[in-house]
Amino acid sequence: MIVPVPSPYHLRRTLECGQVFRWSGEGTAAVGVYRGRAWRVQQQNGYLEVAGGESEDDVRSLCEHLGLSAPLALIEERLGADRVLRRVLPHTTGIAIMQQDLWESLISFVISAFNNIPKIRLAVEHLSRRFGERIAEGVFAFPSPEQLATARLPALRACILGYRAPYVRQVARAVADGLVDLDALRAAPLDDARDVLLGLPGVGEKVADCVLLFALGHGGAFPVDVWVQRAVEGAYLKGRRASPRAIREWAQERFGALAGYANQHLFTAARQGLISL
DNA sequence: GTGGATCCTAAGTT
DNA sequence: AAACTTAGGATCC
Repeated sequence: MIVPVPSPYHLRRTLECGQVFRWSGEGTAAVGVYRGRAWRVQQQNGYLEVAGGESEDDVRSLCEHLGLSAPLALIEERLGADRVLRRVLPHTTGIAIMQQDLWESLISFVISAFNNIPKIRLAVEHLSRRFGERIAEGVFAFPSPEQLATARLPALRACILGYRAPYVRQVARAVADGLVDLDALRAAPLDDARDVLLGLPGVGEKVADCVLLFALGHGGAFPVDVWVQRAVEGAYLKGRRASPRAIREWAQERFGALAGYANQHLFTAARQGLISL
């Protein structure tokens, strides 16, 4: 199926900037798993070639997931008013913030704490193979809350979760038992949703902000990891040190509803060495 | 040149 | 506020 892509959307940059863990490049295409379906997607000359899913609704939902409906041209034009982002954008343009499955992103970001991207991807893959439904040859859906709630700790640890295994199971139990209502979370304002997330084991401010931004559609969230912290200190604070919370508050004040987009560009730029840290 | 042992590095939450 | 985990890379026989 052919889907038009608004300029300057950039599929690979969107998938590789650390917001999602179940997509990988395969030649010029990308393959991934979303909502129990396996997908293959390729971008060329202003359109996206999509293979996978079973209905047009599936494809529509995938396009939402990939962040195709974000008004990127407008967003980047506004971000360009900032001197640092104006310099960085030529190298990072086209990154969209994706709309991820809430449950999967919650568990993925619990795993992400004190962890690096390749290992997070591996852990999520292990979890899916061990506890998820098989949806195609060698492809497994992300496991449900119930499937993780009843998992044994040693089996979870074997998915290289390490000390995070109990957190993953406790969060799964809280969701499976209805102690935490994911649908209510979707309807809640940012501050309320944030408080609920912060109450979960293994969820601190950075993880909560990732879930708010990538799964709950709160574009003004600003997750501060070491890269973003160093980028802001280096590019805006003349190298002065500041706490993650101070940086988040500063960024939300400065970038408002576009803080999440500013975050992604700064993160990518820092990792690519475009900002002197 | 090859391969195993051994260190080193990178990532937030409690 | 020290402790947690481990893949992957570097270095050394």
